[in-house]
Amino acid sequence: MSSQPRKLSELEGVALGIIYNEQNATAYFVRCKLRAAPSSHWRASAGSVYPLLARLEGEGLVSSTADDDDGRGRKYLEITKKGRAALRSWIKAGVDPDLVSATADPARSRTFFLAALSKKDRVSYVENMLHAMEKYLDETRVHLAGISQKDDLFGYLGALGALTSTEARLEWLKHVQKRLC
Amino acid sequence: MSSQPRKLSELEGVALGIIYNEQNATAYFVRCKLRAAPSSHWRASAGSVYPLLARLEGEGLVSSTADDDDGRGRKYLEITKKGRAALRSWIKAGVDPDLVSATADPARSRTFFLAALSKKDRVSYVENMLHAMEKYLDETRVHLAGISQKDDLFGYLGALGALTSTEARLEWLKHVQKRLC
DNA sequence: CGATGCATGTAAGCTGTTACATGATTGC
DNA sequence: GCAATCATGTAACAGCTTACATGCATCG
Repeated sequence: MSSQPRKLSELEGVALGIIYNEQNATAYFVRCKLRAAPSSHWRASAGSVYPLLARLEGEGLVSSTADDDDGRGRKYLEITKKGRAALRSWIKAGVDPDLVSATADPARSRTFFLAALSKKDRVSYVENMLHAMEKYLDETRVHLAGISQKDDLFGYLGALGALTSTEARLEWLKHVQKRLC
Repeated sequence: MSSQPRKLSELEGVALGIIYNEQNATAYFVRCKLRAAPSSHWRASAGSVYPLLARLEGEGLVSSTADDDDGRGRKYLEITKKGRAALRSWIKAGVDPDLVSATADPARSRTFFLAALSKKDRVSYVENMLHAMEKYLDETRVHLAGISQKDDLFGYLGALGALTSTEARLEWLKHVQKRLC
């Protein structure tokens, strides 16, 4: 009976996963990766990432080696055996009903209250939203095009998920637009 | 030059919208509505909703009338003119690029790190996820069927957005499943 | 040689959560 | 009459944010 490891938060899980995917990542690298990810809602601020990684290291999920010759004081992170086990648990815990249903969408939330806007404002709100989404969609497509299906299948599939999800939102919003007339 | 009202948080905006949609709602009603909404990731705990509504009332966005005859101490909430203006600003602020891109999906996040699982575990993880999503999809369909397109167009459109978004996620996950073989 | 980017970290605050506490009402 | 639900609220804490602080490296 090994004692169950603590449940990781979403950000912790993703950070650990990034360290798993990239050997010898630095904390800074993890931050950039988090921010660059398509449709990530995280700011991945220094104030969250550094304490988080220190915590993971304190719990033995990550080990770090400092390069003394490096003036910038870079520390290279590596996932430990215990860390890999924690990552696997975190992935499997995603099937929890709470997490399956949880896709908060600010555009959708606002739709419920469109009655509060004048007809004119409603129409231009939806138009603006469509433009913003289309722009974001383009970025997502560019991002996806840069990933090799052979070399990084899971990275590709994840990015593909972001794309299809955004496409679906766009189609839905176009339907909303039609209904406003 | 009217002084700009404070930016509302997502939960504040939705709560205010619920009070807008339903005249004479109680705080308890707002909580239930928040929890019942399809694909809402909010727990809408007492610890968040009551202080939040008190704050909105303190700022004059909501007014309340207590029924003295009511033993339960119910307080009926109503949106004020100032509140309606704040609601409109909140809706329009949704076009912000940050909010357009922000659709966090725990299922998608985990996909990036599926390499950490054994082949067998990968397959059963995706299968479990598919089952959980299909179950959730059924619930969403039932929910949508109970809304009248005539009487509550925006409620219908919002719920439809939740449905189509979930359907897209499901299709994507089926694609992931195919790619695992 | 100055701006930008790399790299680490801390302090304070916001927004939400869980867990608790209290009491009235309704349905069986 | 007792359980479940209605209804309000508080205290403590979790998790992430913004804003700040520091210093090295690289490029034009």
